[in-house]
Amino acid sequence: MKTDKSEIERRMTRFEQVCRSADVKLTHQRMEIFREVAQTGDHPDAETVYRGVRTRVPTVSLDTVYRALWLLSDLGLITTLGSSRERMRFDANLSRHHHFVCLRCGLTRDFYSDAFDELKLPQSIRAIGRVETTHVEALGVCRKCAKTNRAKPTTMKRK
Amino acid sequence: MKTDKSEIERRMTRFEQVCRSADVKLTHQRMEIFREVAQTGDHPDAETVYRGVRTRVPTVSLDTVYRALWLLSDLGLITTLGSSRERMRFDANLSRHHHFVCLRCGLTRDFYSDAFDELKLPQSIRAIGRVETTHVEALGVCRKCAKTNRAKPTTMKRK
DNA sequence: TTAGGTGCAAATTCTTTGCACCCTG
DNA sequence: CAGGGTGCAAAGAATTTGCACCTAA
Repeated sequence: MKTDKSEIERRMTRFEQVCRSADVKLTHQRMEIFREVAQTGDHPDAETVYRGVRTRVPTVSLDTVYRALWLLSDLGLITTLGSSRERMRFDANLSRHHHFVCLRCGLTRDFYSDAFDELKLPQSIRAIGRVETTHVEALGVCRKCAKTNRAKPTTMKRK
Repeated sequence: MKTDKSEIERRMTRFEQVCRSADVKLTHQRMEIFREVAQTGDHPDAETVYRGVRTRVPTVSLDTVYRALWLLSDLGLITTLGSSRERMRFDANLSRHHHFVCLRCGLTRDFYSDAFDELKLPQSIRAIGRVETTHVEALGVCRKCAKTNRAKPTTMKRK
């Protein structure tokens, strides 16, 4: 699930722009942490980002990864997803998209749908609040899990 | 956000049926824990359920609440929601519904939409896996937060 | 230069587990 | 009365924080 080169470039450029305009320092660590998320489509958790970054910046620490990820999220450069019985995951895909989530293994993959994007919200929702964005979650069983185990989906074991 | 009486009754009845057919013991604790989730529309976390149950069963322990909630989830009697920067929350509303989530305070409210329920998934998703259910998440700012603070939504502080 | 960023280690918070006793079926 | 369920206390996992040093601007 690699993101293609030109898209990574685009994301890195935007990263630099946003950091500068927000007066946030462009450190080596932050750059590599963002790159790690930007370069994968796998919605990694903090630990996974940490492991990836460490191959390039061996001295980076896990708490720096956490601090950077939340900062990036505050800056709107990445989004978070934390459904299901799992740790928090991070996503650098900012284009309008939706998620397929495997109930057995937690695999999360992006998908796109014009029909979903154009959905009109019911009027009744205005009584609750003002909606900024909507996102569809499709829950099911991924190809791989469907092959390996035909049992009813049960709760995923933690860790 | 109280659920109406008849609906609670219905949920409690189903709870008893499912437990019996799954050979799961109907203990006082489990019953009150389920009732606590069934009776609110607030998608409480484990701690909140614990506090609520304790007023009726003062000796109940937090770990029993956790064990019961995951059990109920395994039995399909409740669902879990854990998006955003928060702890796991539980939901006894099993009818097809969607969620409005406030980006500032985390308030989560159910809403219904026939249009959403009838959505056709794109063919491309079949390459990823078999979808069992879809659920729309509408992210925005709730009435209360819109009133108290007009600043741009930022990441919620934990706790 | 200097305020913000980092690494380290320790602290928190949320959740799970081992074990002895208890209660439902 | 048997085996699952519970409470307690302690462990574990994920995430955050205090502090002294470091570095981008």
